[in-house]
Amino acid sequence: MTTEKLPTEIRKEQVVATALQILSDTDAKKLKMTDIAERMGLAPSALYRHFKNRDAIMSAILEHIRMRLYGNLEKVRQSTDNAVERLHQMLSRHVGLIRREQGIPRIIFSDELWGQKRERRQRLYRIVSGYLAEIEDIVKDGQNQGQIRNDLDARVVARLFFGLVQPAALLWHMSEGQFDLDGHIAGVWPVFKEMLTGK
Amino acid sequence: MTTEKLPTEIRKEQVVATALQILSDTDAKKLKMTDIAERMGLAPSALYRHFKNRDAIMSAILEHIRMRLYGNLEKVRQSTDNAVERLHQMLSRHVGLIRREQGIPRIIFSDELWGQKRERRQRLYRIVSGYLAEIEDIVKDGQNQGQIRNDLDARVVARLFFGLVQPAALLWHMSEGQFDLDGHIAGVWPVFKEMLTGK
DNA sequence: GATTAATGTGAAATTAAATTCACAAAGACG
DNA sequence: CGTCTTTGTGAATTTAATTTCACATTAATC
Repeated sequence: MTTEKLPTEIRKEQVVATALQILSDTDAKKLKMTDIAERMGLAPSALYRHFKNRDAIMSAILEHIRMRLYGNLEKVRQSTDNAVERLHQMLSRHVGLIRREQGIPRIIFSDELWGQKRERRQRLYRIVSGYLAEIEDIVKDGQNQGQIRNDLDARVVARLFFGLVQPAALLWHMSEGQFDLDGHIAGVWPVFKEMLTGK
Repeated sequence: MTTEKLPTEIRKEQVVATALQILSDTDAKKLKMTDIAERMGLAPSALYRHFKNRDAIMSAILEHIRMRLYGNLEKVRQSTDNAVERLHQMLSRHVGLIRREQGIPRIIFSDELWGQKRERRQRLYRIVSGYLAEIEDIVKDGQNQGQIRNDLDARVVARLFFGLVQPAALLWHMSEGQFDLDGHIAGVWPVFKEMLTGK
């Protein structure tokens, strides 16, 4: 068999994309080298031209996710100054992410994928904490702007916000796409918003 | 080597307990037959006297968790009639569960552990949904009692409640016990309560 | 105390991946 | 075009776990 040859930069991206695809649209317990290779039309051994080992692939995926999350934040920041509106947009974007790239929440929330490697888990923790800190900043801005109640602890608010998203991701995934994500947002956001602003 | 012989009923419970222990206090990526056996002081093959295969063990663990969750609900129901107080107690119990039996949240939130088996995932979904429905009932009671605002959708409130717990479990686990669970509750509950009661 | 059923053992078989390696083919570049 | 480097292949090899099986031991029962 003859497969097209592509430069390592391209292949690396393809591997990550393929891995996320697999996680998205299969029930895959575990990300298998074999499956990635198959989807790409390569022999498994070819993957080793681009990554030292499976672990390096996992690392690359995590980095990709990090970029996505922070990219979302950036876009929202540019789109509006209004803190409450920013939070609302983040929520929508999250839900979009859950829906379009199921692989991402699956990885974040799944342990087993990372499991053993302490180093990796710590990295994930840093990503999530950092993300929460960014949300917290948005909240603080809102408090300075006078849109968000000043008697709320911004850190607490950030966690509550996180709590709007996480259960949705879990239920969506467990239900295999049955869970009504838009309904969830529609129900949860007004209550959250009212809490933020004191109506 | 000579190991004490015990009846299958006992062994079954021991296996589940041991499995949860392993999940609690190790970084185990995956629950290994070998590890369970080792902790119990048995040869791996002995496990097959009590369970058909690894999968049957997973099933038993899930059942154990279900009992735990619903048991908590029962206890709280008996302890007080006050809906808001019930929710508060459920929150504390959850946090206790997270702390004492890290294994439980790990299993619930982890995908990979269940992954492939659609049947199993559906069962987990039913457990979580059923649990949410129970919380919803508590909220409705509170609304009938006039303690909880009537303009809130009980289902939405139940999910918000879930959102108080889940991020805590995730952060606690990622941080390897660093995350301040009690602080989380202390911060989050008053805000939630105010939202429930309209202050 | 002899028989039987239940529980346990250690060694081997099975299964399922990740990974390595010697060789092939393509593309880049003189 | 000839050489060097990169990417790809298929066939082992390695590693790790689950599971099976023939045999041993214990506990219970008569």
